[in-house]
Amino acid sequence: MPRKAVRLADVAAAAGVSVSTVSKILKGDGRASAATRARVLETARRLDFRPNPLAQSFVTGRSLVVGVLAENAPSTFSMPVIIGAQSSLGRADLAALMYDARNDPKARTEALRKLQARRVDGLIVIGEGPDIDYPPVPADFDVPTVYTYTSYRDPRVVSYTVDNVAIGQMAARHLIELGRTRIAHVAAGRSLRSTIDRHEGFATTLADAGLPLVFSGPLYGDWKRTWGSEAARIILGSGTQVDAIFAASDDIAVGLYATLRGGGVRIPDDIALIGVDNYAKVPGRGDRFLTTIDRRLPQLGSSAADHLIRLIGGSTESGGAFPTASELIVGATTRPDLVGPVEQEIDTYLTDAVSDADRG
Amino acid sequence: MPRKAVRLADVAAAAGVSVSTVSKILKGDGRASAATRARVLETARRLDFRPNPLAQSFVTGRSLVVGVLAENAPSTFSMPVIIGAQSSLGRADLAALMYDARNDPKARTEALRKLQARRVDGLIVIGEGPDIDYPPVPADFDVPTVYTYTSYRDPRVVSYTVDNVAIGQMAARHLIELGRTRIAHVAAGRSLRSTIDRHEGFATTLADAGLPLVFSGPLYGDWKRTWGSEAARIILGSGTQVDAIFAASDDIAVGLYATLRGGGVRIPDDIALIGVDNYAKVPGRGDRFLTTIDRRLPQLGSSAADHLIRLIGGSTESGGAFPTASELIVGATTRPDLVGPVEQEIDTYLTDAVSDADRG
DNA sequence: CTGAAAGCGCTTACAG
DNA sequence: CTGAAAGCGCTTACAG
Repeated sequence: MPRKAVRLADVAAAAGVSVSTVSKILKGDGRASAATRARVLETARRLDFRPNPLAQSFVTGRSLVVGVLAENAPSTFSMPVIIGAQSSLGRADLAALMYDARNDPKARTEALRKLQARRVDGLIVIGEGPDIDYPPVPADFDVPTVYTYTSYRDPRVVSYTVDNVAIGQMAARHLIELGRTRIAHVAAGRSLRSTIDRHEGFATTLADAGLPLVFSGPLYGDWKRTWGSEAARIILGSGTQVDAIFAASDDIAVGLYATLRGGGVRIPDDIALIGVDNYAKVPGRGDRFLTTIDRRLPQLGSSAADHLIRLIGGSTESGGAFPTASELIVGATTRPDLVGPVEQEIDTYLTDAVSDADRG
Repeated sequence: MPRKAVRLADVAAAAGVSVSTVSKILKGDGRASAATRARVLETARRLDFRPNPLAQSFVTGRSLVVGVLAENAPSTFSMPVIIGAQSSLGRADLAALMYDARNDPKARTEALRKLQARRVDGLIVIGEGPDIDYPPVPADFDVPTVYTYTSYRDPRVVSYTVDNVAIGQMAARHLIELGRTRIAHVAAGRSLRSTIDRHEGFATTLADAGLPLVFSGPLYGDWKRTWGSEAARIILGSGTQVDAIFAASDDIAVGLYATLRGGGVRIPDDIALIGVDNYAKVPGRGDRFLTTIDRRLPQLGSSAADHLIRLIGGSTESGGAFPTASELIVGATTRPDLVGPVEQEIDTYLTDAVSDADRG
């Protein structure tokens, strides 16, 4: 590699033309004779010219940096969203300046001030899912902004979120397709947005299939494995016949699994189980033994980033003109669900797995 | 916020001095009368002047962007390292331009070319742990570089890695302190660097305590839960008395747990178990029920980034002058282990947990 | 079709 | 102690 960076002026001198001519030709500006164009292009290639992005940013005002404002960066579910977003940004040669608000309003404000001063070209706000609220970015932060993994459903903002209604639907469809008819829903907190949405999709799909919801409603608890165990005892103790359970998390599903098995229930022969999170996904490890729904959080983040990249690119897309989710996600079961300029993605797929061979 | 950004020239005009005087005063350059200094500072504050970083980067040549070259960004163990690094970078107002090599040599080369062209101020290379090798960045990539979570032990590069010897020591000490005397090691692959290092620390600590290693060596397998189950059957079938097991991963530990329990063994009463990974760390979920060693991967990444930040800052530290690990990590059990300019961190802590209340 | 020139907003010798 | 001036490497009207 050349010790000293070659500049536009070097190319111009070598090609025997002016700097402005080289500049125009290199950025594809039409008006140039074929001969000049060829010579300049050839010279630039020969000298391995790479325009200095620092100079370009300075003159164009585009920093090639995007702000990433995370509410809680190191959390298990934020990380994949951030990594997904950043992978997309890298593909577009955009750097990410990340600040972690750590649920601190002052840190959030300070981060926005810094991002503004830094002249970021855009902003991605990454929340902590649909169940945790906090104020949106002030309107006077006048930079293209996309929210993801937040609780926002405001049609005035672009927001990519997990489609929890669809998760409920997928879970129901899966269990129905297995031929189950006595299906229960072991949910997390009763008032959580995610619980409400998932149950809406779940209950509607069951109703459409003419199936009852066992216990005529979800069993409400929390996200933990211990709640799964408790729910199993409730189900076993109720004497109610159940042949399938939709669990709100894989942890709950594991608790259900252990306690039901302890109670003599065969999984999935007697009771089929489906969870959410696809939590054990270390390659070559985990050897998943329960069916689960993956929220595809990296894809969520990358979809949000791709959208922002289009906005930065001067795209004027808005409202219903947004690309549908099925255009954004490859190789996944998707369902576009467009509400005004808010885009919800299903961002989920079923991971079917074998039943546990461990008869310990 | 002002519609139009205020420039150095605006401050100069308002304060009645020259642009160069403002520039010098604002960056703390000494020679200035107290009166001028006060007036300029006050004016800058009043106008809320923020220097245009695009202009600054252009003239100084410092891009305020750091390259992040990840070997496999979305993998479970890479993500926390990347997020940790990026949090540190953000604290230093440095953006991260991340490329994901996806184990593709050509992608790696291309990423380096782009980072070079982008004039990044530094580079962080994030690997896939000590067990996977690939070539280092070519020497002609003349930018401060720090490696982390890679297999490098080359004293010519700065490399932050998990200290697996220390992990073995911690596991042994923990089990010894519990009063256990018949201690086994259920390891992953025999030839893995991590296995070898952990066993070195483990066996040495046992020997120092005058304790034998049951089976006179590790039981070798893989990282999976199923291997844990198989190992449990081996242990139970051997008739050998065992009262504690060091498992190479939490997945293995879970397999051991399930199968030992199935065999009538009480955990931890009869056999104490310790794993590695602290895998179930979703806040409020997981309700961890096994003792584990956390590798503190976010701290690993942030330590690497902090080191790079110092290098970029023009620090001339090198060789033994590097700060020790205990200076870098707060609130953790650390052990500085300095080998030339290579710095290894222990980056681990014990998470003691209650035994499982789930008697399912 | 091509080039001279201004300008982006700073920093940094250099002169006074 | 302070300021005039050059310069960083591009882009972009504008003129020819």
